[in-house]
Amino acid sequence: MEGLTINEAARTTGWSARMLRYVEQTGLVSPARSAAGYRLYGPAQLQRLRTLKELLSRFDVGLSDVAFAARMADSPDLRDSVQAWLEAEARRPEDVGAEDWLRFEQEKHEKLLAVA
Amino acid sequence: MEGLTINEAARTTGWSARMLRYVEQTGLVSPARSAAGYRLYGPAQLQRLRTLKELLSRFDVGLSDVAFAARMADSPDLRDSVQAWLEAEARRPEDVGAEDWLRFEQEKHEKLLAVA
DNA sequence: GAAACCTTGACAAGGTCGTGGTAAGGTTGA
DNA sequence: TCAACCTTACCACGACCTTGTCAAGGTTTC
Repeated sequence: MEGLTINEAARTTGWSARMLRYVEQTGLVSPARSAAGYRLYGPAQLQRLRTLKELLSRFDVGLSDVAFAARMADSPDLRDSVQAWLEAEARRPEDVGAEDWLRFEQEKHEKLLAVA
Repeated sequence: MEGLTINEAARTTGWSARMLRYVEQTGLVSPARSAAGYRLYGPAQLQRLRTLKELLSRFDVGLSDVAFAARMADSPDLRDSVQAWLEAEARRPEDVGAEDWLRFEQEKHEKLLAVA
């Protein structure tokens, strides 16, 4: 069997076996499977699990946050929409005048939603 | 009083007054305040509330997801770390050989965490 | 001054997140 | 074959998310 089984992987990564299954369920780290269905973690996965763990604790974010970031990363549609909404915040209405601002917002909005 | 009060804003945006207070609490849309402390929503905020509403329902994301995106947007440290973790997933170990891959991962990891 | 609004704070309740268990059953290896 | 492992499927629990409602009290406006 190529790779570590779930409890071995748990020991070397600091996650519990339970959480390894949960992490897989979120889609963030999915190990290969043996013929009988056993999870098999390779070196790359183990490293990803370790770095993931540090990422979470260093910034105090949740798995769901990283999962959302992943979702944005492979859905340009979602990523662009969120980014556009966020960027609109940066501009101040004073900079452009309320009317222009509103028109700008509305047009961008329509453009983005028109993709659907 | 310049701007709409909370129930007026609720009517024209489709949010409930309760949710408008909650949205403010997440930091995503913060209206100005009158001398007496009344929330006053201007045209820009009203538009942001409308687009936010559509963003959430179109992609079925939560306020907390957008709040996390906002957090990433103004913390380059967090954004880079998440992005780096996510990008590592794209590369396949096969492309570089397991050993190089592992070394690459570890170095990137150290580099990113060294910032702290 | 009274009706109609606003404020914050609390209680409530169903949903998801993060995590641990336990049970019933299949796999592996000496 | 038998111990030690693995699987999925559940129950449980506290914490947080999203919403609503209600109470106690200040503001605005006629």
